[in-house]
Amino acid sequence: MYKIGEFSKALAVTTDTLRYYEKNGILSPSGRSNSGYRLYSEDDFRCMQFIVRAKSIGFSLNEIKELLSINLDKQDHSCGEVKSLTDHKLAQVEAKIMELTRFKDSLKLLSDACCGGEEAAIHCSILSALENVDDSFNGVN
Amino acid sequence: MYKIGEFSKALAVTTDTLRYYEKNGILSPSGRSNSGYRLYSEDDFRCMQFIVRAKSIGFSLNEIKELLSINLDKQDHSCGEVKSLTDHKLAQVEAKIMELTRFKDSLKLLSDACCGGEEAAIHCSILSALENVDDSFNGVN
DNA sequence: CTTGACCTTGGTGTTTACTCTAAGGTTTAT
DNA sequence: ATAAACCTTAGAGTAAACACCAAGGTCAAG
Repeated sequence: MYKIGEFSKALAVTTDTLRYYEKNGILSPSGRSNSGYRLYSEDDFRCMQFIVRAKSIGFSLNEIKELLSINLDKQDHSCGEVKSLTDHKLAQVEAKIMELTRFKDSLKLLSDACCGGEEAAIHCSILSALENVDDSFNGVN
Repeated sequence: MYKIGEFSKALAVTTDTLRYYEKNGILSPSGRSNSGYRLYSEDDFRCMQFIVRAKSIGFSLNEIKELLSINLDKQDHSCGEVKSLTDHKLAQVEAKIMELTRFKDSLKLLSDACCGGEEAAIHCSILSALENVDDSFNGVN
């Protein structure tokens, strides 16, 4: 059994994070010492690895909570459920990428058109694009 | 001069947003009526359009604040400054896109490998990928 | 037996951009 | 003159995922 400090180091997270996860029902230590210290088991370790991996591919803590509860009771959940969670996340990520790509394209247009010189910004093409609707800068909104 | 309600409709934002912008030094109405109502001018309108456009290409309110202060005093700022802000934002957006793309790729791998069937999730490839380090799922972290 | 490292709880703060509420004053139309 | 629609302020709440703090208890080493 690990105390919270060892456990946090082994998993490269802070003790604050572990206490936060406990408070939010994501991962509770298997036991407590006589003096009240949290004690984490090997199972807890594997669970925490699951969480870290799920986070590393973009799942939110709420989604991870769902994944964990499915994982705890695989019997009563279908593969389809898990895939659906994954696909939903995937769609969400793709939507965000599209939004950011639009940002990127507009920003690139603006940046490329700007001289970036040391002279005063009176005729700065970026500022005038933001000021005037009509301009080489379109496609957003 | 517009009252806040008209102004908000003309720009498709809420009155709350306008009050929030005022409190945060982003845009203050040019005047007040005798009874204390906010009065927005045509200049305010153009300024708000600037803000809306800057938002639509991904600038945060703090960045917009900087852009506005440059725009107000173009004499004392260089084109380079504006371009630098833009490029910084661009780099930020591109970094985020890369992160999300990694998420996307991992999620896609998981999803494609999963049957998604109605049977119990005991052998679900997604769950086992999250449980076990070694697996077809790599490259994240 | 004391120092230092570790642990406890409960609570507040951070970031971003609003959103909502309460309690009340103002304007406009009928 | 009164109802509807609008406006005011100050302040609290939301989401997400922690980070930080104070005041104090515990444990191992020297």
